[in-house]
Amino acid sequence: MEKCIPSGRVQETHRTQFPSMYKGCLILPWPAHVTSPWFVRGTTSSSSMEESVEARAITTSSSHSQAEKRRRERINAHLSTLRHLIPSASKMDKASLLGAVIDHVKDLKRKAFELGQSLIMPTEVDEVTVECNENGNNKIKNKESIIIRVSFCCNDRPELFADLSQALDSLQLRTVRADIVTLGGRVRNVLILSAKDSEEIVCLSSLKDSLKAVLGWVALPRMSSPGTSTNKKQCVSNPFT
Amino acid sequence: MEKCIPSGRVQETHRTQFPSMYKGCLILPWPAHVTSPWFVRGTTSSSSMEESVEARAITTSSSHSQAEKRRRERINAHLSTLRHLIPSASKMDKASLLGAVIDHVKDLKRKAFELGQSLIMPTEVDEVTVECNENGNNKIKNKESIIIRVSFCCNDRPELFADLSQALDSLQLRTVRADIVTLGGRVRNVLILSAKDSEEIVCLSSLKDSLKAVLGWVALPRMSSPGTSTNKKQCVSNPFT
DNA sequence: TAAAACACGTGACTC
DNA sequence: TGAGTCACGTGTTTT
Repeated sequence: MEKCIPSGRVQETHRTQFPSMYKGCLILPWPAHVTSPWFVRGTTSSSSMEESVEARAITTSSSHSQAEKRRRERINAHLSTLRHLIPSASKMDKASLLGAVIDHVKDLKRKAFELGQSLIMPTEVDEVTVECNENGNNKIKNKESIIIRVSFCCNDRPELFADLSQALDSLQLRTVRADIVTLGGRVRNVLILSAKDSEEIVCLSSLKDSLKAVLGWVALPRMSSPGTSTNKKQCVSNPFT
Repeated sequence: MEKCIPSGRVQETHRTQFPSMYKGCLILPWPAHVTSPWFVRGTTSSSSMEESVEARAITTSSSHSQAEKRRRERINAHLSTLRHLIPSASKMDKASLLGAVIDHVKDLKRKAFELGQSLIMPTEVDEVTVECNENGNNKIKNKESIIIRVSFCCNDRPELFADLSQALDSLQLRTVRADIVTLGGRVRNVLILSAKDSEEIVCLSSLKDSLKAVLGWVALPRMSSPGTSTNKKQCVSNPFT
């Protein structure tokens, strides 16, 4: 039975690092890397070598637990930073905090993507697209207005925006937002246009077609129209008149 | 000695949930909430009450460890989601992953703020601001160009952009980006302008002042200048000439 | 009481 | 080897 109760230094040093589960426990286990404990292994000779083995095991275990403690502190510090970074994530448990972080990252990604779509850079390809809110690509601001999203990419030129302004006037379209990016002689323009939902508009698709044609003349004047911007305006078949 | 080797059900059930540290260990500890183990506590009477106490301790411990396991799995699932959400954060340890998440959130927040600034809505307050990259508010695109950020808010009017275009021409400034939002007769315009970093620019602050003055004339024509846009252009003190 | 959340020390594994 | 990370079961505290 005395073999089961190692007393003195060994027990005390071990107890400081063993879980408190062993409080009041008469029988203490020994580290697994020591195949057999010193007090049952051999003779009564408590040689210094065996003591050093034990001491090394103690220091190894201690440094191990300290390293693990540092690791935990590093992770928790980052979690604390995130807790401070995410709005209203204070007093959340770890799992909920991480869930909030995931939602936040997804939300920011979505916003960045939406903004990035309208901030698209000009390319070398001439392009004109017209989308109405019926297409599901644009949100309906209110029930009394038609929102049209226009995007075109073309060569930059001095009269471009004057011509564009005249063309939109001729269609009685109002520019709610304009996003213009120029790069190396090319220009990308994304417009959000609004039109009064008056009864004069018989068919939205005809307005759309007219707008597309006008934008083609403005963006690609040499290819689609030989006239000047003044001529272009006169050529527009305005569905409002 | 046989007291030290509890065999049968107790040992087996415990071994499945005890750390592998106890592999090959002849002596098994027992749960701390049992003040003294059943096999050393009293007489040889293995009463059903004592067994039920032990059984309850076992089930409690088991449910505890299972709950903790579920908690770990919840946290790790979120970490895995984040690992998949953050670009190139695969094969990172937990702490580094959380660090990357922090950087990503900060980066997205900054971008959203920058974009939000340029997407600001028009207000009722007339305003003109001019910032150069020396102020630290704009990034220097390359060493040979000067980037200027301009923001103004004013009443909308038909000739606004024609006047603006002339004014920027007079200062030999090129519009790299334009963000225009109109709302209820008011307009907010954020421009990113570039100027060749030629030796003709003696002082950047004088260009800045000129730009601010010109924008004042364009945005607030009645208050700051009685002339037309043509007059305005002639009034500009062009630092390039 | 009971369940949830957290910190802890440890064994296993990798580089 | 040694230093590092991870999952695990446990003790403690809080709700």
